[in-house]
Amino acid sequence: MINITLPDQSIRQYEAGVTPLQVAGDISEGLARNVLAAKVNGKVVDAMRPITRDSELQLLTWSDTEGKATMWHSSAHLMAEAVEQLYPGVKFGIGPDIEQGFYYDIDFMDYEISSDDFPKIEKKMLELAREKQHYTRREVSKAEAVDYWKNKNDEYKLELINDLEDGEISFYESGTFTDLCRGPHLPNTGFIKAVKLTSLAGAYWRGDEKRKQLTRIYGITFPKKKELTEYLELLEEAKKRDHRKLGKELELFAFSQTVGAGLPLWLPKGAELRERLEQFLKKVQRKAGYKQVITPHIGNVNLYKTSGHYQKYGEDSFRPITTPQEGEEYFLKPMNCPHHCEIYKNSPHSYKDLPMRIAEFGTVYRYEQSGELHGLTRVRSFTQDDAHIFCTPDQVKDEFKGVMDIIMHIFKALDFKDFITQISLRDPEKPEKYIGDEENWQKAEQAIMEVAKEQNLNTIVEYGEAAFYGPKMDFMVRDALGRKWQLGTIQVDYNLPERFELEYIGSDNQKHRPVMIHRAPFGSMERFVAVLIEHCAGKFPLWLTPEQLIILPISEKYQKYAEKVLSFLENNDIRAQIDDRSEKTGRKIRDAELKRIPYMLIVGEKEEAEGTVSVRKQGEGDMGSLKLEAFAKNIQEEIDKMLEE
RNA sequence: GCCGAUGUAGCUCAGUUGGCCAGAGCAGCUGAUUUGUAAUCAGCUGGCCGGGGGUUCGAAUCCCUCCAUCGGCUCCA
Repeated sequence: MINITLPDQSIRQYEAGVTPLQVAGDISEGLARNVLAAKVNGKVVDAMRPITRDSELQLLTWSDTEGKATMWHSSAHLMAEAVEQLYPGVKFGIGPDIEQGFYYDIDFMDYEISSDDFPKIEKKMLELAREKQHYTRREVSKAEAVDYWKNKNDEYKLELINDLEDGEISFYESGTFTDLCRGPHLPNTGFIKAVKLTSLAGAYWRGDEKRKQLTRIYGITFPKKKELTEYLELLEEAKKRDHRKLGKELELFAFSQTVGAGLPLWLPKGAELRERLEQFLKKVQRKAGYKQVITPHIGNVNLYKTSGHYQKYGEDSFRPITTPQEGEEYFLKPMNCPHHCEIYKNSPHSYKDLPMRIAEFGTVYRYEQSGELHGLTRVRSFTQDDAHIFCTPDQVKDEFKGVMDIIMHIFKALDFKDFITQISLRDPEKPEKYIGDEENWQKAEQAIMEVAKEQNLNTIVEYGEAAFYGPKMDFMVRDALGRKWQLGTIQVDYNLPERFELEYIGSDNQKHRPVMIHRAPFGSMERFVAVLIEHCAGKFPLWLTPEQLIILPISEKYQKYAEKVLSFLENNDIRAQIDDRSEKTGRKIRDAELKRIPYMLIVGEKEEAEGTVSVRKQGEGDMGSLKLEAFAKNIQEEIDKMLEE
């Protein structure tokens, strides 16, 4: 007999070899019907896998992340089975579950395939699902595994097997499909009740663009039809928040084929909003001891040879600009740091001057491959809220902390709560990818880790994600569709000071190398505004929004009073307009609601007589009437509260 | 750059198997209306059907090519 401990700490006794599914059946029949997989001593396994010793058991259902993952992983197999039956002879790469569903990379050989074929595959999948095919696990020897896939002529699976050890190889069979797979899987395909193939894409084998491109089919499945419908509705909702759609609707920015792909045009309202963000940050930075600088948009090729960027990226940049007579080469600046290094070099520095913090809203130009452009989040011309801090090695930690404070302040003012903090360190296996010496790298990496720990931030550490000149800490947020984008960044750099031979005189009257910290709390104005739009669904915080309120006179009889209200508000630094069209009030309200103007002030006979305004809040409706002065005061207080430190 | 999809008025979309001067709603303009918490009415303007090339008596519809956009892959100083 063995003891099975359930999550509520209750203990049940069974014969050795009992399966999680049997335990579930003992608890309730309904539970047994919903068990997708099980966690035994912390490891996710098949619900049919026998338990042989005393164990802690957690039954996994659709409401568990691992339950969903198991469902989707099994769905990948189901799709592969359907595809193999419809397209005999295709070869399979990998087919994992992902955050939302699953995919399978398939070499379709000579078959032509497009998303038009999805309905056919989906139908086949549902057909096979209804057969309630069992997922059967089988341990195989390496020789047997190699044999099987050689027979099938599948070089991809053979390559995967090659990296595995004999004795740790297992097959999963379901229906006519056999896959090299660690598992776990559903008890049978019957759990899959709704199927949607979502997209088709090329994906390089093992992520290597030099290797063959396989066809990746993405899909998602559900245990109930209704859940699929809900998922699709949710997707539709998310699309409504898309910054590309809202940017157009709210007249914030635009693109023109004639100007060029990835070159955003900021429209008046967008420019105003961006300007306000910039002023906000400038003010914070002024308090934190930053000085603003301005540098040109191009730089001599020698600048980038000195910085090292030329050798690393010269070929992948916009082509150089040359002067007509002398043939000198200039590059559009892809970053601001080299220019700022030259500013540092403009005068000698004492340790007493440090840290020196110089900031610039610097517009940079980077050649991004055409397929990578994406709304405002990935563009070829963008403005970084850049600054560089030159300091002594002892000051690194404090400066790093100071930058973190700024970033946290900004996130608070804009109500960003769900962000991910990522620390990017070297790939220890590829030291040739980085410039700079070992000792400096270690120092930098350590400083970042320590500050993150002291700030009590929840961080993830990624090896191999560091910039080539130094380790960094990035702040990422998700867009409406769940894609991750990097916003703020702090990067320690021991390399550029070396390359530019930056110096300061220490208290010992000797020359020393300063440390450089690159930082951009927003990251870029373009990407930040994009993510901000999606986070607030176009309803910007009151302090930031281009039009804070609109005055709606009931008829032109009240135009004069409306103008009086307007000038009063303008005198109180409130951004307002009058809708003086000869439209009905209902129409004016509707238009203002759609433009997401936070407040509507309706003025008519009663308001004029009493010196009040009838207040309507966007999305919330009628708030009753208020004395004009009282309303203005309320607005001011609301804004102050958002910006307090 | 690669794989797949898409591209019709400022915006959202119709345009049947290639066939009469390419349609609608919204926006815009003109006029009427003077309006009380999410769409007042009428008229008008507006399109080289993404660009170029081809097939055809005839192309928005078919083919080629380029460009842009969308979803991925790779990339992201």
